[in-house]
Amino acid sequence: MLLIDVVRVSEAVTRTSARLGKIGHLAELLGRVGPDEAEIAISYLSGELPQRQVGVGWRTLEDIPQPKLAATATLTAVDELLSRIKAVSGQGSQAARKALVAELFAGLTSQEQQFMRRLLHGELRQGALDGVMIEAVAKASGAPSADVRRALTLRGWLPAVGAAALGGGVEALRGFRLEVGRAVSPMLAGSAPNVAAALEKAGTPAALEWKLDGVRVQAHRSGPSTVTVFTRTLDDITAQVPELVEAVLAMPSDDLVLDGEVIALRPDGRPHPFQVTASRVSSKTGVERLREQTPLSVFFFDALRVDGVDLLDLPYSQRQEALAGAVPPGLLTPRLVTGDVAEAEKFFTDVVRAGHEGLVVKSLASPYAAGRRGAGWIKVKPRHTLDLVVLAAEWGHGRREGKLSNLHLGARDPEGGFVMLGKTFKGLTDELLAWQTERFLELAEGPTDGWTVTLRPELVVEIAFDGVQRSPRYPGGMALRFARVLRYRPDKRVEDADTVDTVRSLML
DNA sequence: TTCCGACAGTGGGGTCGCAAT
DNA sequence: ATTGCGACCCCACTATCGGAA
Repeated sequence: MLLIDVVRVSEAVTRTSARLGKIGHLAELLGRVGPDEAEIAISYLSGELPQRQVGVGWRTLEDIPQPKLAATATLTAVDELLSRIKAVSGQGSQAARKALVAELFAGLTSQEQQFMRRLLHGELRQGALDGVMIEAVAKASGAPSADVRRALTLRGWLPAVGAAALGGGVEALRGFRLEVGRAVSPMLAGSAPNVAAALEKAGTPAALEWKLDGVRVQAHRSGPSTVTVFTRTLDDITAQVPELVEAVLAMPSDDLVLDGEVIALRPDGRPHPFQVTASRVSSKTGVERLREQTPLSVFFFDALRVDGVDLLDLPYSQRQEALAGAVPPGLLTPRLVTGDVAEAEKFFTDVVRAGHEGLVVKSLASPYAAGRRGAGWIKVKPRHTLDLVVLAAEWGHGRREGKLSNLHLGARDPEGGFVMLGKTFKGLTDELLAWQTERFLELAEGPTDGWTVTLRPELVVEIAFDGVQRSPRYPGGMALRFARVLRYRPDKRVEDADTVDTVRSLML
């Protein structure tokens, strides 16, 4: 199959707003792709590369050759070239990589170049990713989408699942099994504004678990000496977390798949800032030395397999029993089962006081299902707010093209002026975007690089955020975590905005 | 007919590893 | 030694579609 066939379908999907229409276009193509190219087609049309990452980003794509006039590139040829690019990126010079990227793009028409550029950026923007592709695979193969979804949970990679479905239908999908050592797609959580709302969603009684601000881990043990650890995106981090490996090897069962969180704790048991945990987990060199300074702890909250028995389809309450039987009590995430709102709220207050992020409220009945945020797990975190001043704004992309979107936020400096604390684009409705674009252009003043519009600091905006973290980037040495707009405060003057001193006091 | 669950899009701060400067 | 890039940790929120109620 030619790349241009895939590109044309992608363009049709982009033009179609109805989801069923998108699914129709995708399924039509899946119906005519050969078995040897099915994985590539599914991968491209769900916005990812079979190679996952190839070491090519926006900078590398700034300078690419003139396009060809005739579309002759096959999927197989393009895929093969991308694999070579990845191989060179793994161990080789920039020049060699650049030459291969040039070779790839020189073989494409301008239409194909545009598609490949977006695909490499990870910004296909056709309104269809895994969720829509699952339905398309179901439609093209005749298998129920629940079977596609189920196989994806177990296999963790949709192109392989899709290719199997196209070749062998529902029987092939049901052949997928949990395999120790191969990552399972993790179950994700939705969110609720408070404990009472979360309980209502989950149904009572529900389990409340401490939400630790660390890194999600899936630990697989097969046999007496083999442990593999995966992240949420299914990357293998076994070598970076020896403490976890040792903890799992010390367990009596040698056939396990566990879900949990690693976190760096201080000697007094309170958590380090997230940055410390993230640094430890992503450091590959000097791990033995680092673990002495900053040891990692692990807390498990789910079991997908214990002693060779798959547990994914069991209700959460039964998986908990299996977990408690397999894992030492000290490695279990603190939890409370209750239907009482007051008791739940006290538990929430306790966990926040202990320095942790909040709670995850879980339905006792829900099976382990990948993706599907909000199905059975709901997170609750406390929310801070500040009144800050808009210092500048940046033009948006995609559906925000032509709108001033991303705000630069500043706190008032009592000495005079403002200190920037970060940016946000979250929480804005279309109406607010339109309003602020107009208003900002009135306030525009001073230098602009064509991208960022500097404003007279006159507008106060109420910002919600999760916490203040140390920042190597911003002048005050601090930045807001997960900042989002709640509302503008036309009733407040700039002199009423919060000061850097207030923000600094929140960092402790 | 209205409601609501699921999805995609739009970007945020921080850190590491690696190659080039 | 420093800088820039790519990848990946953590992530919140709104608009939209289409099935459920």
